Amino acid sequence: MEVPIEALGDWERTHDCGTLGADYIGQRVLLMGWVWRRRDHGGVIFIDLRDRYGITQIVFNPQHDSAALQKADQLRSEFVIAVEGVVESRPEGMINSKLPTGAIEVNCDQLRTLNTSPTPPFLIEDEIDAGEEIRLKYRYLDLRRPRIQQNLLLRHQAYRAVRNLLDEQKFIEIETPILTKSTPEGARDYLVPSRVHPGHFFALPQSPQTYKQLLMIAGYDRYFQIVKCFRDEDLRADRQPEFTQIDIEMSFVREDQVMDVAERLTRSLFAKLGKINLPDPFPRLTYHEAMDRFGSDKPDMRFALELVDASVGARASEFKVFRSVLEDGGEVKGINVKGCNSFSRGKIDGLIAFAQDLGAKGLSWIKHTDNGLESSIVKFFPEAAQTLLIKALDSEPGDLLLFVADQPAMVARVLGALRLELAQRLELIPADSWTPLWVTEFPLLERDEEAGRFTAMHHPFTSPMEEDLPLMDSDPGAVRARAYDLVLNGNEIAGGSVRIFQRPVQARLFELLAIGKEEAEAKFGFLLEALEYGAPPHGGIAFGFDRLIALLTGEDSIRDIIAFPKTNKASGLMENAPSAVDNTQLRDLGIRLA
RNA sequence: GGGGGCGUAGUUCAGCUGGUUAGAACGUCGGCUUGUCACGCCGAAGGUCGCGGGUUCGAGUCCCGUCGUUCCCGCCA
Repeated sequence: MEVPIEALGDWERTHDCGTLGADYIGQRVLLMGWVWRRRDHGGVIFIDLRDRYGITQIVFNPQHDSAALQKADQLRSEFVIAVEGVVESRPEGMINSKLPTGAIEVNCDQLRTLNTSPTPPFLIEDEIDAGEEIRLKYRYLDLRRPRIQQNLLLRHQAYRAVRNLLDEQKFIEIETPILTKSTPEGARDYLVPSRVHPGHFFALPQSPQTYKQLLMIAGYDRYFQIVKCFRDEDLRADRQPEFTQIDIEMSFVREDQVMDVAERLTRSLFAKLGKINLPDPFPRLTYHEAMDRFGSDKPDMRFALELVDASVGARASEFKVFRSVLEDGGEVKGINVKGCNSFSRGKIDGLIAFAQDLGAKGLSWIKHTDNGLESSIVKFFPEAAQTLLIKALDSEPGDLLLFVADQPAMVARVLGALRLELAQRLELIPADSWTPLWVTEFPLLERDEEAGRFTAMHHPFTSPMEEDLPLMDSDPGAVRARAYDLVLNGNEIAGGSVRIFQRPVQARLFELLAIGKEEAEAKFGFLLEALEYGAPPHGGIAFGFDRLIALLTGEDSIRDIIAFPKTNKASGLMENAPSAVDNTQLRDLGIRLA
């Protein structure tokens, strides 16, 4: 039977579903919300009424109003209703301590059914067991879940806090274009065809990088923006095609001042929104040291399990695998997995497979027992070599030693990943531990072996370190950049740099990047020209806002802190985007599909 | 671009070495129920086993392809 829908009329909500308590007993109230759960006891019906503030129990009691009770019989999950009634204390022993409003209930005498709902495809509750596919298709239902609503509330509070904090420090928020110009380096661009200029395209910004530099040249010496950025690359749990940055740029500063602003912002956000006290100051590590000790440029510092150079011990051995790698300019490094010499053969084989999947040729292992070192390769290690290994890895009986021999990049890659994997398996990561870290002195350039040229590791506007300027000609790969990343628990949450503000330096860098004069002029001519007109020294940083919120809410996926996220293949399951368009639209744009 | 997981009732899943009637829980519907709050009790309905092809006497199960989703590598200045 169709349930009739009633008009709202002149009814006005007096309270929300999260605030009523013992103080309100005796008051007449009018609540509106969604039917969360209905419990029918024949004579009496309970409704849990839900809005984004909470849940309030509504009672329909024949002694109070039998007409309302009859109507309540028709209510189903997710119907929208308005109820008027009296706040009453619950009978003796019926208080629900799990609900903030659990001391009271609203005894209803007036009920309006404002809208009905089909049975929802999944239950609207926090401990949801529905898959992501169905949740994303019915995102508006998923968004009704209190947990997601709390996430978005925290996100809102973060926007506010960021704006307030930066405003207090004289930063001003300025919007930059979303329809902008395609750039040659970096991620793949999302393109937008121009109708007025057939065959020409806008790009959606990967970041407002050039605009914020131009704002510095324009004299807005402290800029920020909470801004959408777009990158057409493959996705991950912490990567969406459109994502939000807190973008910051400052003039007349060195890296220290930018880092100070970023640190204070981060500390303040975590204190305010997460009740988490971060250290002051954040520790720093150079890129070189991070790679050397942790095999990563964003090391998780919540646990040790450091990488150790075992080359001396390897060199003293007769183990050909190690020796030939060393002769080829490679290295041998190991990690000491404390107290794990009881790992089964199968477990170790699993680690070897893990290493090989990452590209390692192999993974050597040695068990340190009470009888000394044991493994199939120990026979190649004379006692002196064994002593060197034990000393290098600070090994003692009970330990398991793992080694990778390869070129430094591969050693870092494999042992860095193995370090994280082992920490997870051995549960070495303490809960509620928050360890931020600055990584500094990144290389300016990265060798792209396929293309046979250098690319900018950060971006092509990053300033080289002054003392490395002479290397620009002799050894470009060794030039360090004035770039810095902020890492928290192994997540890169912000990255920035001091920029080039002198045209000749910028032109030289474009040269190194094999961006020809003509191309540089076509792509970045406006910036190069602007640099000539009194560009101040400047630098900045950008936070990955979504990752920040995910950390603060404890969500593993940034999809749970974005209202309408895309899937791994960058589609919107609810609105079914992207989709085909009319031929007339294409014709207007001068586009013919292949 | 590559690798792994998943796809069976509205939802989450089970379904063994291929075997004839594909199950459970939750949800839904009906009945009962005046103090529940994940209410309870009784009963019922509900299936294109993602899609296409193949192997087979026989396929949810095996094989190939494809689509979707997810995790990872590459990629993401």
